[in-house]
Amino acid sequence: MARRSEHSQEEIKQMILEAAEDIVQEYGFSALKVRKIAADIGYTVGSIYMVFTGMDDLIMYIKARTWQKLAKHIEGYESTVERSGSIESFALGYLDFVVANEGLWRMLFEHHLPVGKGIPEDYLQAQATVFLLAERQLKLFDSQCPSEQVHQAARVLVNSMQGVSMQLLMQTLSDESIAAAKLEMLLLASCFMKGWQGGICE
Amino acid sequence: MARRSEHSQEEIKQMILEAAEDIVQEYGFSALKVRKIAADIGYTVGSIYMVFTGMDDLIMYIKARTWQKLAKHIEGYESTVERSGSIESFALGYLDFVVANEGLWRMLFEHHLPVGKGIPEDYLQAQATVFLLAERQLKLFDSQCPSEQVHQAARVLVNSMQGVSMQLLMQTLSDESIAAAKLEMLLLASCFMKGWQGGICE
DNA sequence: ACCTGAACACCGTTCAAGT
DNA sequence: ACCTGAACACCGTTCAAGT
Repeated sequence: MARRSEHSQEEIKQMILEAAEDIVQEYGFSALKVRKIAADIGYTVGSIYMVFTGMDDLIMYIKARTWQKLAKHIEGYESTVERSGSIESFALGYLDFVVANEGLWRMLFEHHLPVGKGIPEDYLQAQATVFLLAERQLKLFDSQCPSEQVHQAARVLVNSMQGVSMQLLMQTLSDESIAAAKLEMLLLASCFMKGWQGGICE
Repeated sequence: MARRSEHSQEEIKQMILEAAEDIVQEYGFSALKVRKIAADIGYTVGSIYMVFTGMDDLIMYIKARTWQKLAKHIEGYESTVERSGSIESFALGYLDFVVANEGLWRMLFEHHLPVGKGIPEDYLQAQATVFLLAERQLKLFDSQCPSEQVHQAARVLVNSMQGVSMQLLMQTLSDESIAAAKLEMLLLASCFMKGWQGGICE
């Protein structure tokens, strides 16, 4: 057969990424199989190895995209809320993304590269975007705090939010569990900020 | 062949659990294969299905054991440290376990049951032990705070520690990254506690 | 009754062969 | 040059057959 140039390599790459993301979102990371992706885009397995070196390569692409989407979502969410620029709106924007993109967000932590394989620079940069967003907002609260300390606080805060979000997804999602998680995120944000302002940075 | 009763069913079960835990610790969850376990204990694959219904069943057993070990580790760690009973010692005890049991701890979050399958009661109870430990210590700080609020704060705090620990394991472990994580755990504990005492519970 | 191991339906990856 | 699809070495699970 070998249908020639019906799609460019770049088009095929995008088709694979979108098909894979759909599978992860609908059936979870464990359902992401190369044969399923191939069937969904109307190509055979071999064609996927034309544009990706393997499943890990493909997955790292998707994970980088997910961090980017998360950063955009938080930025967009904050503009729709009254207390814009607050850590509370950051926390709720984060949680909102997690609920709406459960499969993709989970995959950020369910998957990891075999030991020894270096993490791609693009991936690390996409992840850093989210941390920088939190850092920027922390700066608004304490503009004279050393930037190294703000950096550390932002890391801790975002990672804490990740822990609270993870626990939410450990049970089956429901309106009640989501509402409870919102309160937990707000409690985390308010306690941490109150304690942080209260003298860590002198 | 069919070697008869060389080990009791219960002995085989323990041998499987220990072999599986060794594999997870040494090579990670992704290296946990039923054929590898069977080879390690000197039986064939079929024998594993005599004592476990399948891999998910075996994994949930190990995960429950890991939560129990974590609770014991935190309790033991606190007795070796001067500021016993503090949230800081809880945080450092938690982190100490994560570093020493990277593979097993990771599996708590890397693995999850297929949707629809209910989580075993034994597992939930083992997990709850760790949360109760934190709850007990929070009570020492604010004995008149409503128990429902203490419960929520303990959930948030432990989940936050999980988030910070997870981020540590996303990079290759080193003395520097572990030292940085310790500071992050302490910053989380101190900020959260300061903020929590500062008026959430009135 | 206890345990084996071949068989089954999968999986990611490779690569000679077709157009 | 682009793409196929059979082949390979795996995987979890089952179950008829042996002792």
